Amino acid sequence: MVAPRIPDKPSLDGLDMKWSERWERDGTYSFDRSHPRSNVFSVDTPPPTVSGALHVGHVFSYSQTDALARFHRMRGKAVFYPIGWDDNGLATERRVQNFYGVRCDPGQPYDPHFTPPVEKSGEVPISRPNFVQLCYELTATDEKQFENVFRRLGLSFDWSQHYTTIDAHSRRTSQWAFLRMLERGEVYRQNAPTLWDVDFRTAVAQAELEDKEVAGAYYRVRFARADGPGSVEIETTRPELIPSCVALVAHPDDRRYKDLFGSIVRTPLFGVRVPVVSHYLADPDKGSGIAMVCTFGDMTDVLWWRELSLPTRTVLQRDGRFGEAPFGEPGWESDSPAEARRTYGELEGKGVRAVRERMADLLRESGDLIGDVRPITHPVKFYERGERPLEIVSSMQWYVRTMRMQRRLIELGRAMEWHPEYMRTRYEAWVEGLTGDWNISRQRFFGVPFPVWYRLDDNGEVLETELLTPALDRLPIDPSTDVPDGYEESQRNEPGGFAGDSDVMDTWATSSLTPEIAGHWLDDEDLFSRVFPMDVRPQAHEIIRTWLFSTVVRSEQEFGVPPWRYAAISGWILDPDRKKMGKSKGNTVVPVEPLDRYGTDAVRYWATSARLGVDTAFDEQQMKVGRRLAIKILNVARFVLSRLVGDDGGEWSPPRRPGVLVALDASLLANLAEIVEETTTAFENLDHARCLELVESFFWSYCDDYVELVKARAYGERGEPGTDSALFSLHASLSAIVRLFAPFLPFAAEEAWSWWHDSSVHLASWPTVTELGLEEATARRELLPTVAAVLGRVRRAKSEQHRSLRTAVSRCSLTGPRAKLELLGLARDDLVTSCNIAVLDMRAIEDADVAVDLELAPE
RNA sequence: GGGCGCUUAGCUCAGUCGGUUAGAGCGCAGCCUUCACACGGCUGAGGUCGGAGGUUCGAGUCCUCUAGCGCCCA
Repeated sequence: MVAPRIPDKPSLDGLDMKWSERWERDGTYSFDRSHPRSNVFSVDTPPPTVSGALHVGHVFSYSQTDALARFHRMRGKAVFYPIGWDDNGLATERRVQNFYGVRCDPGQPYDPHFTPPVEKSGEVPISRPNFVQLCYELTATDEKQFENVFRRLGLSFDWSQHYTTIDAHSRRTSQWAFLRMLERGEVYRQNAPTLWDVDFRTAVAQAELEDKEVAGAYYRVRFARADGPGSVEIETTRPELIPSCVALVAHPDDRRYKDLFGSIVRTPLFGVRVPVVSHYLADPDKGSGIAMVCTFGDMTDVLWWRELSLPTRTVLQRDGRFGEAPFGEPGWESDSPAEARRTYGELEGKGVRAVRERMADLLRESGDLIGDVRPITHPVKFYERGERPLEIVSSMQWYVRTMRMQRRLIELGRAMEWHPEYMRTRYEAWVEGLTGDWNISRQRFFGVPFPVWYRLDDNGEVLETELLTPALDRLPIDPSTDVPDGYEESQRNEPGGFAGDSDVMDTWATSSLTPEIAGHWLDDEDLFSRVFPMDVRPQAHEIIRTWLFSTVVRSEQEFGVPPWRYAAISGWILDPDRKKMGKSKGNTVVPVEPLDRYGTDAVRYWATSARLGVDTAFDEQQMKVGRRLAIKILNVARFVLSRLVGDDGGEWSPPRRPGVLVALDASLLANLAEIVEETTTAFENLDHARCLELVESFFWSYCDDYVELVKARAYGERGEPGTDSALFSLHASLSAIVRLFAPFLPFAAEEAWSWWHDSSVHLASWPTVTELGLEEATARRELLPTVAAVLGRVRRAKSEQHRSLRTAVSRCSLTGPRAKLELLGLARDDLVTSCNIAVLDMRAIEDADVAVDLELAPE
């Protein structure tokens, strides 16, 4: 065996580059697919959104999962640990818009010679193919940066399993899965009122909503009765929608309005006759207790419209501006059409805010605005990335039938193990709270297209029910450039021809398939059968309702099983003031900075000391501690190994177990065996933080107490056989300790390990109780802590007398119960030497704790 | 308004099945240049566990109520 190569001055500097390059070269983490499913540990890694810079939040949760993956690898599992980038979708589009100063305009012709503007000057409209091209280019650059950081972090991905959610393989998988849903009737297309972001001009799913508290106001507006004298006053926060009013509604039990049900009122300014109806959802305590129903002001309007079969009068367009409202024509009957048209003419083409202001003036002039406008703040629905409130428009959208799966989805959630357990509740609450099927259409550009075309009739109108789908082996396709079988490009958008579906899928409709994409469901059945269902899905809690939920939906549809055994839900990363760290808050920390300052292991130490599910503050102090720990490991390894080869180096073989171990050494190994058991259990329960805590605290007492106590024997100051025993125990313990730290501090562990091994510590086996061979030692586990306590007393005495720890002790008297003294007697020599005691006497006193009385040598 | 979580030392957090005197690290204070480690080590002082009530021989831990904070959903 090669003699240990120990540097004179161990250092952490440069370890990350040195070892990550080495691991890549050696294929240390490549997945060995020869193993059967039972011996594989597969991780459904979150593909991070590549829409800008990484921040330490990524480092945080990815380090935790990496520790778990490393543990299982050391336990002999073939670890399937792929990585992908989630680059498709709105986040990328927005980044491209801002980065290049362009805007996608599908009406623009493709420019094959297009280059993005050097000087940004507003938003240059460019064609869809040009825009998509820029998306590909920018994500490629961003992905390179992410990859560099992840590699430097030492995340043990198998980079050859890499994917992105927009690449051809993902598009093919996503489209394939969509066509299968279509075949089984799990998706349908419907023209329905849909939440709509007027800036992004796309539909938005329930999962992407965010309530924001915004300033608004109640306007009290009078509606005159049309079938007699009198009037009704309603309160609304959206007076601009009066032109689209289709009814007034109050609670059926509300005495104030009971007599009005069934009567007709006239909308102010526009003279449209609308009925007064009743519905239990009308809140008598809200405003005046009677509300106007518009098509559509909010989701309750949609519900009333549907349940009460009210007509539709759409005024708001998809760009957020007021469109045509042909008062006087069918559906827009008015008692004063000319006036209605004149009034509306002032509003048409304007945005919501402008119309609301003008409407207030008009109502005041006509005397229909009662009293003062009453300012309030109220929650309004926003798209989570959006800047203006969502509107509701009717449009054709694809929906996945999730509502009918509710019960089954709960069951699947219960078939999985959640860490922490209470996160299951969040999942169940979300599933139970679903109000509609999952809308997967997005009226966007950079995404996976719906792989369908529609036939056009002889007038060129779309025949919505006449779908044309591609043969599966043609996937992936883009219906805007590819042509359905049996047609020619010249028939595109022509009467009797075809038209491609112009929407793309919601990004979750693709990333819900990460197990299928990474596991190569479609093109590598053998691989897929070895990795699916996956063992663990690590992710943060805020995307339980999106990514986790949707992945369960897809797994149920295709396979009828949960996609994973474990859901490991990480906490958030908070800034030092305990505010959530996020790009929008402007308080993010770029990971490279702490990595440079404290070293990779130090940052990983901070990350892995946090338990699953616990939000954790960014804490440089913790990183300092991690750095110190990493250095300490190198130093103690250097000490132990230098004892093994002796001072002159030369030939070397690992120390053999002597026939009989010195009691203290056996005690150390017994304590270590206990730690090995407990850490193994902790990791099996996905509790990496508990494991780290156990190893770390063991390690500090190892260094402070055990190593100090056996130093003399290790230096051979008292000859054989105590030296053999010490060297064996030091080596066995060092070997185990380095391996126990390997999942957390992979660089320091690898560095130390490399001094006396040729292969990677990360492929070494996780320590076992058996290898420590503790048959005779279990009864003496208490010895080491008992001696350590005396050691501490001696140190305290020296410290209190302001003396060096090396100070000689002329006399040391130990008193205590006989049994304890006998125990201590087993380590008497080590104690005497390490404390530099001249005379040690022991006196038995029952019913008293061990006490230490010292007499120090004069200065 | 409903649900979930949190509240333990100055700070950040552990605390298993209810069981002796409630733990760790940081910070702080004191000491020590020691032959693995000054990018260090040793030692120490700090808390009655948010509040109230209950169950129990025994409660940080279980139950009820309550306050504050955070998140999710209306």
